[in-house]
Amino acid sequence: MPEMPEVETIRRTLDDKVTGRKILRVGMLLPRLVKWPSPGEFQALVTDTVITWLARRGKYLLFYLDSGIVMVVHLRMTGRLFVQTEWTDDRFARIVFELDDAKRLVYADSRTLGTLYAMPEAELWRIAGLHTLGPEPLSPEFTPGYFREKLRGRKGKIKALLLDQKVIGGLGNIYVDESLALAGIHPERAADSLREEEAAKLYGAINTVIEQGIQYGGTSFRDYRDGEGGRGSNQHHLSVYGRKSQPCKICGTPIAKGEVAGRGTHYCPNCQK
DNA sequence: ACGAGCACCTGTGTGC
DNA sequence: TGCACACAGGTGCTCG
Repeated sequence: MPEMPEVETIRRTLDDKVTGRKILRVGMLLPRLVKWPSPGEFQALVTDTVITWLARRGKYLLFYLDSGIVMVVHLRMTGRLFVQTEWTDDRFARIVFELDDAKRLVYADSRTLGTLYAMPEAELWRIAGLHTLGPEPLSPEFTPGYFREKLRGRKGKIKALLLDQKVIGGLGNIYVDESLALAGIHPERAADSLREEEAAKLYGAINTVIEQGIQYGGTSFRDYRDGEGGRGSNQHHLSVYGRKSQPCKICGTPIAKGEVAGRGTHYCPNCQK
C-alpha cells in the first residue's frame, strides 16, 4: 500500500507522539510478522526501551531505541501504524506497543504481509531490501546524472525500472504511473530508449510527483491512513492512477488501464508515447 | 539482464 | 442473497 509519500507522512504524524516515549509492553497478536530475530527475542529487545528517533528510508520506518537497537517496520500492502488515544480495538491490530503515556502504538495489517525487525544498527544489513535500497527522490544522491546512468543499457521497460527499489528507493505503483504520465512517457518504453530530454523530464516528474504526494499527506484509496488515523488527499490530485476510462486532464482521451511489469498500469494513450 | 509465474495473505468489489 | 472470481498501494524467489 504505502509508498514513500505515505510512509513519510506516517513518520511525520507519528514523530512527536512516539519520540521520547518508553515502550512498556509489546502485544504479539500475530508473531509471524516478525522476521528477525525470533518473535520472542524481538519482544525482549524492544520492551523497556525509549524511542529516541523515528527515521525513514524508502518505504521502511526505523525506530531508533536508546538501547542501540533499531526496530524496522515495512508496511507492504496494507500495513498501518498509528497511535491510539482511546483504547478501542482495531479489527486488524497485529502488534501493539504500550507506551508510558498510556497510549498505544498499533501495527495493524489486514493482509498480514507486513514485516518487522529489531537489531543493532550495525546489523541493519540483514534486511536485504533496506541494504540495497537506491537513492530516494528529492535526496541529494538522486541526481539527473545518476538517473541517466541507471537508464543506460537497460533493455527492460521503464516502468519496471522505476519500480526497482535498488534503482530508486521509495517509488511504487501509484507514483510510477503518475511520474510517467507527467513526463508523457509510455510505461512500456525500453528504459534505454529515452532521449536525453525525456530522461530529464522524467527525472523532474518523479521529484514533482513525490513532493506533491507528501504535500497532500499521501494517497488514501482504501487502507492507507497516517499516524493519527487520518486520510491523505493526494487521491484528488492524480493524473492517471485510478482514473480508468475517465478523460485525461490534458487531452480528454479516456485513461487506459493495462498490465505492465506485472502491475495494473494507468496511462493516457494519447499523451504518453 | 530480464520477464513470467508464483508465493506470501486477506478483504472487497463486481458480475452472474 | 450467494457465490466465484478478479484485484489490491510490495517484495522476493525460482526458472527459463
